[in-house]
Amino acid sequence: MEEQQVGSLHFQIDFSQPLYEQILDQARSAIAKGEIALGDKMPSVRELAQELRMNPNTVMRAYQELERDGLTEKRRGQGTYVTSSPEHVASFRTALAARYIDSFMEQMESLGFAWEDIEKYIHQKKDTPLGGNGL
Amino acid sequence: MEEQQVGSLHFQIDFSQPLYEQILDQARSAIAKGEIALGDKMPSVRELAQELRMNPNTVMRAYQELERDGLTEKRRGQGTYVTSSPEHVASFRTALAARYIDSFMEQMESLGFAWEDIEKYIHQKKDTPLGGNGL
DNA sequence: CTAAGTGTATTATATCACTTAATACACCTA
DNA sequence: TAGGTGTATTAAGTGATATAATACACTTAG
Repeated sequence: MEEQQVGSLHFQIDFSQPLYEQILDQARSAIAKGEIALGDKMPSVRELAQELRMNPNTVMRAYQELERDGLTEKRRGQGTYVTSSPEHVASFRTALAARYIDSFMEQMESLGFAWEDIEKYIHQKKDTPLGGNGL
Repeated sequence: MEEQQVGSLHFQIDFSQPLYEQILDQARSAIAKGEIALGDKMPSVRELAQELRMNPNTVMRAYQELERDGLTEKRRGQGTYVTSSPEHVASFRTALAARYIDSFMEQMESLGFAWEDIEKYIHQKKDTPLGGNGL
């Protein structure tokens, strides 16, 4: 469980998932939550690689995906910057949330839970950490 | 996208995930939903491997996890059987659902969504396939 | 112009998870 | 005894992941 602060970004790396995926997820999260401001400069590929003690190619892979997501823009010779478009961030956020929801619903339905069961579950969860049975 | 019916079990195998994981998920689902009855005999390791055209070791791996889940019982020389205990199935179902929910909530919170946002999302989703924005 | 810092590309290598293959053993039942 | 069970072992191949070393094109600061 590695903890690292790089500029305004915070990373927590372990070996449960591919490294590039963890960078990707945590950078996405930071941008979506506004922990790093629109238009801000991201750490350079080499700097982040050095701080996280991994290969530049691994960081590159995460950064390329961030750009495909529309969350960052790259300027040759200058660096990688968080997009200045709030719309890009917003649309990415809702799109990813929709994916998460769909995937989650599939999982729950594969266990025989219906929409109403899930709603109840989620509603209960606010108070009690776990309980109920459903179906 | 491979479709296979083996006894009362239905399998749909592709290459997006490890094969043993797909067998595991779909067998879990069938048991949790009661598509295969309590106490019923599962296909033998060799039979399922032949039907799905994969290695017996791969099927074995899925079957071993099913037993650890408490969903099946193995009888040496006889075969693999769905547990006769409704309680085992029920407790597995709620435990797995809880894991799904926790994981889902973590994902959503990483995007900056709060409990209420998710509730709204889920509630809306019943009518409209997608929409809203939140935060 | 030069030097240093950017993103990017290439080639080679290593490791690990997953999968297959072949074979053998212990157990149960008809 | 024969054939079907689960199980274990050993070997091999493939692909994703990650590292290492190196080179190139671009931009900016000096």
